[in-house]
Amino acid sequence: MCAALSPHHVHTDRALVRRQQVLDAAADCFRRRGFHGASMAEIAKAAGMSPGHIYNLFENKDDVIAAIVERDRDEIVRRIEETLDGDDVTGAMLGCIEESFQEPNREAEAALNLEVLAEASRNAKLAEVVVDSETVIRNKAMVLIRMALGPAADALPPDEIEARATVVGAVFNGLMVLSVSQPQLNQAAVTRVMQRIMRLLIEP
Amino acid sequence: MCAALSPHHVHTDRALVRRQQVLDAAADCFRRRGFHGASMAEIAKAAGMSPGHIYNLFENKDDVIAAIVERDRDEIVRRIEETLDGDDVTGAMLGCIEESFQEPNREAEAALNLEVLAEASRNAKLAEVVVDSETVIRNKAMVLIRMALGPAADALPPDEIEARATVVGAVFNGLMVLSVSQPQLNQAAVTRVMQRIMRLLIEP
Amino acid sequence: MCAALSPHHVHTDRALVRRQQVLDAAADCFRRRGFHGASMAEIAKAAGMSPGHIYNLFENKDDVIAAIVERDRDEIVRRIEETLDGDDVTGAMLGCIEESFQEPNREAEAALNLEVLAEASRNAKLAEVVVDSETVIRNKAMVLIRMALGPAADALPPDEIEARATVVGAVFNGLMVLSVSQPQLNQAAVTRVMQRIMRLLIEP
Amino acid sequence: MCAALSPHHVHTDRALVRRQQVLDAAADCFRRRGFHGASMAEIAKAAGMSPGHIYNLFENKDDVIAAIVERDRDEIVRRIEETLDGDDVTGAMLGCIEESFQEPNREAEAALNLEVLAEASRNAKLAEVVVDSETVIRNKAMVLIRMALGPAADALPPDEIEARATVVGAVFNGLMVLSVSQPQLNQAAVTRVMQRIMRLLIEP
DNA sequence: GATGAATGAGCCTTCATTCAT
DNA sequence: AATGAATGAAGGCTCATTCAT
Repeated sequence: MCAALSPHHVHTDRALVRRQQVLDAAADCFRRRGFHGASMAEIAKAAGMSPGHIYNLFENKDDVIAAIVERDRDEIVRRIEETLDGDDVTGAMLGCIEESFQEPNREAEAALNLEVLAEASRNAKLAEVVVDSETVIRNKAMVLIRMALGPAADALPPDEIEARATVVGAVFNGLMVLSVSQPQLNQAAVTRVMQRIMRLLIEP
Repeated sequence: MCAALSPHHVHTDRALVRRQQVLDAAADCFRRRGFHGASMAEIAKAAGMSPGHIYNLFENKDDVIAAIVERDRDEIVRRIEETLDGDDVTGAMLGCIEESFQEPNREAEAALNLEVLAEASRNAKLAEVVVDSETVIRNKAMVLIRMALGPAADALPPDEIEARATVVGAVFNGLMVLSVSQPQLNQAAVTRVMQRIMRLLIEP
Repeated sequence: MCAALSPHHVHTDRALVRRQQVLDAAADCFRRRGFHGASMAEIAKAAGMSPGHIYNLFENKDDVIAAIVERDRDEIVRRIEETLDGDDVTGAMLGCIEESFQEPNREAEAALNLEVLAEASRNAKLAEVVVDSETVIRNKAMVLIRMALGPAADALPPDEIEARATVVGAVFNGLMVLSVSQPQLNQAAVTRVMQRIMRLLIEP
Repeated sequence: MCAALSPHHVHTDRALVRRQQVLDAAADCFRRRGFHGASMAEIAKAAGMSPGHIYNLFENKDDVIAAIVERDRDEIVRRIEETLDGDDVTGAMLGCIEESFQEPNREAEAALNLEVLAEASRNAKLAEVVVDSETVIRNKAMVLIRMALGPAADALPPDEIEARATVVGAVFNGLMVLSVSQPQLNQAAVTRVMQRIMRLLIEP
């Protein structure tokens, strides 16, 4: 749940607060200018500290983005748990699709996700973080799907729920890619089709 | 105003061959090291020519990746047209999902696609090429879907086919992302679920 | 909009000293190899710092030469003010002509001036600095000429003093060009003729 | 008078014509973009031949600009000789000052001259051409001045005429520099002062 | 804990020049 | 005589990272 701090970094409260400052600043810079486009100096300035000090809190630039991925994962898990606490899981998941289009920073978010994925496909350490994150999310999503299916879940083959969770994730990633590959799409029609798919995945 | 000195898009056979060499080399380098990670010197070496000469064939690095996108688009269009010539469109599309997992360079291909998308989300010129490519492909996919639906296609709302084509594309992109985010998945189960979705999109 | 990351024009003492080191080194390199001929790496080496660090002190190469122009201007203004404090303005100005030939680095100085003027004629930003510098100098020279003329100055047409200051500047520039175009000239005779001209400009 | 062709270059009529094409094109490119700004490829295109072929006609880029300097010198000599044939030498020389401001490409011409001078202060071969050119021009100017002075010329010290010719040249160079250092000057007033100077130099 | 001066490798790109044809 | 494909050495500049203070 909580991002593992590199062993050589201090764990004082102060340090944790400073780390959050960096993550906030870096996430903002990365969204606006990309992972490669944002410089450590820029991030440091946005975080209100010196470039050198970032290296007291993080191993390097990759470590910063890895921590962002972990923090994003925590946020997603939190949202899933909120949904689990609600009484209309199916409705919430269908709603996610519409919301995905409305999100204010949709394109910037997609850009950052794509960069992370691209980077992960070449960087073993980041790949591990991404894969772990996705695993955690998928496990949570499986709970969600089981809840949406109700008793019907038990009748399914054992690996069916996991596959469905995987595909739900894939669909959301596909949705994300659309913000780059098709910025001007017919939102209503696509939402309708997407929701039909989603129903197939989470309704009995 | 000033004498345009653009030897680009040369059309001699020799130049076309040289361009292909660069595209092959660059695609490979981008896959292995990313767009920012691959240097022009590296690409030149892989292409068997000097760095300077690449600039006789392409405007700049962006132009190289744009040309890769266009070449890939042509290849996809070609494959779609082959499918259209076949007699089992539905079967072919369902088969695509299984094939997608088998593809020998699946991860490398995904890496390149992600690089392109990530770069396009920061680079207006590349974005245009990507959007145009996706539009061309989507239009072809609409023909495919209409053919798969047969007469039932006419009963659908006018924007339904386009939305389905969009979603088909999104699903394939989601599939691609999985090769990074979930390299060890239950292929059989996921294929089964994916194909169910695909049927929903292309069957009446 | 985006966080301005300009450490330029730093005002710590340390930075000011470092800037002077760069200006000294760059002026020397430009004199010896020309503006285009001198590389930043060369200048950095001569200044005893890394190429990268120059960019912490100056925006870019153009900014370096612009700062040289400003420093030279300040030096000229200082010398004019010294002359104004003296009691024989006319004699001082006539003396300048002889001194101009004696100056130890006359050719190198001319080379640098010509580089600056040549570059300024293609580079709007540097041109502005040059024009501003010349304006400041001309204004000082006008004071000088008025003082040399004494009460006779008031009888002249209003734009006469300015025109004379302009021509004085032009004559000195002509003198500078001679160090390239006619390195072996009859110094005594030319000085005599030049001083006759100068008298025409600053005597009643 | 006629530019010396490098020994290893052919002297056929064809070659001479081709050389002129290059010089015309190069002079134009250099004026518009500067010596360093204009590429050989650009010049070749403007001259209607391949870059490679320029190297059959000239040794290198420096050789091209040297030939331009020689051609310009011939043009100036020609104009001086025209003046000598006229009946109002003094008037013609005073008129030159006004014309100098009117010249259509005044700034571009000045830019090129300054680049040549700057380059010459570092490049021995070009320096030689420049010095020789100036010598030829000065000798012609001495004839001009003698003619303007009439019988009074004989009463002057032997080196006086040469010094005056030198200073006339310097004044014109100073005038040229003004187009960079003071593009917005009071033309009428400056012309008036300049002509007064010129009279001092060419009138008895 | 914190700074920010300093490094230096490396990047994209340009261009004078060559040479096989 | 002429081409233009090809070279390869720089060049200006950026930036992740380090370290003395």
